[in-house]
Amino acid sequence: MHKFTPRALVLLGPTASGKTALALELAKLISIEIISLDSALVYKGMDIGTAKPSKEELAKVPHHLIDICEPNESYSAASFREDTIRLVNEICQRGNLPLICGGTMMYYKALVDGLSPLPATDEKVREKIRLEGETLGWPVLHERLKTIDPALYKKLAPMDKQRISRALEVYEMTGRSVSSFIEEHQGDKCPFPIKEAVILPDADRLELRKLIYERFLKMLENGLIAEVEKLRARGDLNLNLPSMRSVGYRQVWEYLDGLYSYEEMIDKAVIATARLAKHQMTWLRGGLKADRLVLSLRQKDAKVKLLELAQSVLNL
RNA sequence: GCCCAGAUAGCUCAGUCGGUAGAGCAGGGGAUUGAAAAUCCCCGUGUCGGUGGUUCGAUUCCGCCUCCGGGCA
Repeated sequence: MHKFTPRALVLLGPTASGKTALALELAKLISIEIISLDSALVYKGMDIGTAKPSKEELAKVPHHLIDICEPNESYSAASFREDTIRLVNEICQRGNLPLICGGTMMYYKALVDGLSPLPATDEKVREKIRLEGETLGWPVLHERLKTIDPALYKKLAPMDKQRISRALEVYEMTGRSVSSFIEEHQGDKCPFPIKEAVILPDADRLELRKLIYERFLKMLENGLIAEVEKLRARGDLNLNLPSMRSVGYRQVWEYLDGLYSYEEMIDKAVIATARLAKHQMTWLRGGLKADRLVLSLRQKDAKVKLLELAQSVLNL
């Protein structure tokens, strides 16, 4: 087994598209290690609702960036980029091929296009701004950006609390605008070569929805409610945390709060998941790379094509 | 059987003092720089239940019919 210079194969696809299965198929053919591209799989204790690969699956192929955070922490696109660059180096050193696999496209963009040298978030500052936004109304905070960061002010909608909050947070911590950081440095491109495959679901929207519905019922059968009850019992989690805002967890949490019935909870969770898939498709259609391989699971040769692409990465 | 309240967008409903109608949700499209499974932006013609009447004009007022609630028998 010899070392490679850093390089990676990428497999992108929306939720419920069958990425995991295809990745495991590839693992049978060549020596790969999977780097999970998924903002929800990073959390410990969130297994059922995130459709995390099973213990057996995780044992078959080395997986990375799964179960690396407590649900009361938050991971980020910046951490993903940093962790992935480090892991790709390590994996290639071992003579294995890194397979970056998942559907969190913001993380992927951060890896490919880089990030400006903005400061990491500060939970206390963020919380302070959140309370202010909630009481004064977000348009009021949006107005503040007019003088702080006129360029961003124009780009952001008055109700876009997340981005308004981030902009004010950066200003409060550094005295500088987000735009000034971006002007200073746009971000470094990915430091190693990549080949990209994308799985688009075979099913039409209605079929996909049915698939999602059935998968969610299975999650409930497998003890999703108990999983969320356990998370609630920790006492340090709430709906403002990224982990608990995840599709499925949020709805079960609200159901357990008595906000709506069991049936409504199922309905809302399925809708949220279908929307997630749609949202991911919007990213994928946006076209991050022109020379990517588009796969469909219905194609008998999807596995072969992916293998060919993997070989071409090895030959780089 | 009688009385009352309904029937308007895929769903829940608002509204039109008579001039053919609009919110939320769902759905579709898009944005996306340390929360991204997040956050936000754009997109609303539908025999206004059927039928007859009054009227220049009815989804709106009146009558009858159908259906769905609730109450009384």
